[in-house]
Amino acid sequence: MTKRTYICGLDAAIAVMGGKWKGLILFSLGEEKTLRFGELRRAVPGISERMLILQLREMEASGLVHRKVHHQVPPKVEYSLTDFGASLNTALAPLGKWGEDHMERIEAIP
Amino acid sequence: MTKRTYICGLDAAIAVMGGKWKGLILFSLGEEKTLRFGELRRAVPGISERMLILQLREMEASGLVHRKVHHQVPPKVEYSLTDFGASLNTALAPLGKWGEDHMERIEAIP
DNA sequence: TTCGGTACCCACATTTTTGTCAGTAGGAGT
DNA sequence: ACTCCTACTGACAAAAATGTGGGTACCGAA
Repeated sequence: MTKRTYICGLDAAIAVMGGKWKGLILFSLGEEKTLRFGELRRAVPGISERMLILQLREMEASGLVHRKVHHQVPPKVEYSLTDFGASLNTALAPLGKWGEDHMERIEAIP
Repeated sequence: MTKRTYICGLDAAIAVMGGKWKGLILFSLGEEKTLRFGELRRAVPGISERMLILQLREMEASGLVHRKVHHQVPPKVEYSLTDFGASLNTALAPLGKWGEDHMERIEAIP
């Protein structure tokens, strides 16, 4: 994640959405317009709170997601995609479809 | 990379092409039809021999690449995309374009 | 006999990523 | 006074990914 020049567009794209979780977070936020922290956690099964926060912070720093804090008690924080994040989501759609189309084959890989 | 059921297509896709290198290998093999091991290493700058082999082995196991050994001395091994790999490559194209379109912004991320 | 060239393999060390568990703030409800 | 709720934060440990430096096989050429 260090600043450098990438060797191609795919390289750059993977640098921002890479890892196991960011794609799923993008996907979840793409379905629902905004999600609270707890809702997101439920939307991405298997992720730990810590991981979710870390990923969200990175995505916020990358300009992919927007974080809106409502100063209430108990706290309420809503996350949503920025335009930048939405455009990435769109670019990821064919990959998601590919995964669905080949789900059985992929699950059969040892 | 353990066998399990994925929560969506994107999840599954990321499981097979995940990591920093596989996308680039796919991309390189998509440009040239076949590449020898050494050529591939040069095509993916920064990757170590070990990493390249590990990734290629995984991709072979996933059915993304085909490995053809020519029994010669010195050895010659050619790698190419399978149809499955080519289809993934196609699905990755929009992501690559997204990366190119936003390269400057991505490079500016700390 | 020694060397060059290619595609690896192996053991080990380091780095990066991910998980676990505990704890915090502060107003509302009992 | 006490507990609940939510969105976190931090210390620590475990696991996974990656790098490093070596070695192997084989044949032909010098």
